[in-house]
Amino acid sequence: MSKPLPLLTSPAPERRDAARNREALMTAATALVEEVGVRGVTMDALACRAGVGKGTVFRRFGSREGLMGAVLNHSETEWQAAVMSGPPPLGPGAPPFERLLAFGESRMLLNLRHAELIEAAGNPGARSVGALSFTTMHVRYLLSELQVEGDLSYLATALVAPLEIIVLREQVDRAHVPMGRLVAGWSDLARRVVGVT
Amino acid sequence: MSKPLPLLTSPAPERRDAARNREALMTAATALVEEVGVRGVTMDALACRAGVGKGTVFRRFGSREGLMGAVLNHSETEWQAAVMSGPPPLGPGAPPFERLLAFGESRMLLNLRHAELIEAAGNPGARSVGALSFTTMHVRYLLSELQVEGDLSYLATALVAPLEIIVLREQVDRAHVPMGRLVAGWSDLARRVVGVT
DNA sequence: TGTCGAAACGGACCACAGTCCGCTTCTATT
DNA sequence: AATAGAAGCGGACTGTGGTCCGTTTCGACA
Repeated sequence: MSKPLPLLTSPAPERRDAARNREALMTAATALVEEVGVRGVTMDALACRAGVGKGTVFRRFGSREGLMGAVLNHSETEWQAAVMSGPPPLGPGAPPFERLLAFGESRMLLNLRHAELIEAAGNPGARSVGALSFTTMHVRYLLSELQVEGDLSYLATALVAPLEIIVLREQVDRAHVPMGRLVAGWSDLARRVVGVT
Repeated sequence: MSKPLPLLTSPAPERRDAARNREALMTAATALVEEVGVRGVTMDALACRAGVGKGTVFRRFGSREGLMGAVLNHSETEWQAAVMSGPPPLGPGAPPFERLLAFGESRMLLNLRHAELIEAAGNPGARSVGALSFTTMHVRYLLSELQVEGDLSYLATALVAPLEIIVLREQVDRAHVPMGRLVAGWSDLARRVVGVT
């Protein structure tokens, strides 16, 4: 044979120096966010801290939003794992409706904790193949387990929507609604959508 | 009498030159948005167009987000008027549930039309004393007319949440859900929350 | 109409996100 | 080991959001 033939390794295997830099950048980014807060992180500082040039930062992440999205994704992934294969009631093992309630509360807390990061990451595909997609898919699955009838995709989206940070901020920061009431309210919503218990 | 006595005109009556500049700025801003799109508007260009200095722009609007929020508010106000005192079924006169459905569809379309502006305005109190507040209040009122039981404030928020631009974008741009299905889905959601028909 | 304090103005200035392009480093091939 | 071409690098440079502060304008009072 003459050419390596692209085979299954479609998107090129990434050079070693590039990999090293990627890791250095992620480490530096995480550390910086912890040290000076999301707002305090400048792309210059990040590049300097990671010991690379500014161009490299933008090559890897495309933009400030992309960077924040990448950092966010890291934490997000852990949570997804907890949902998919962690202990009940969030993970598999509990009855579907209990899982749904656990999901709502857990997601609410997570989004509040990551508020700054989420906002800095913006809307774009930053949350790569999707925070929103994953959560919606999961709720959709639980709804089908619960034998709910109707446009499950839409209903799932409708259940996830009030957990979005922009909505939570309005309730918590502006209206000073206590957490307990949020959790209770969302549970009630879920009950109505599913159709009693 | 010796002092003018603040009377009811509490927050100082605004100087005439200031008022003139404010108006010039709003006009220029609206025109610029129309001409070059939200993204194309730079604060320098705006200042120049309105014939004022850059400092003045920031004095009035505080930030780019504030400016966009002000422009947005203008359109938003018209819509609020339509809801409060326009023709049925959006305005008063129709039965509450019909008003609710009309509200959902109308708000959905409005948010999609203003997508760019809303995003540029960001989350802060930019949408002054509140786009979100107004919509939520209105839905809360309709729910009470419908004799719905429970935490009406939360349920109202939950109904408004899927109409937020960030959620709509996900559905329309990424998942390519057709408008008809969105409207139908939201109607179904409303029915479930209200509790049958 | 002259004066005075306060509010508003405006443009020079600064910081930071994002671009560009010549240079370096890697990997595949012989 | 030498070579060639591609992939990656990095820092000087640009454009724009936002600040600062000396100057101007306003309007109240005498």
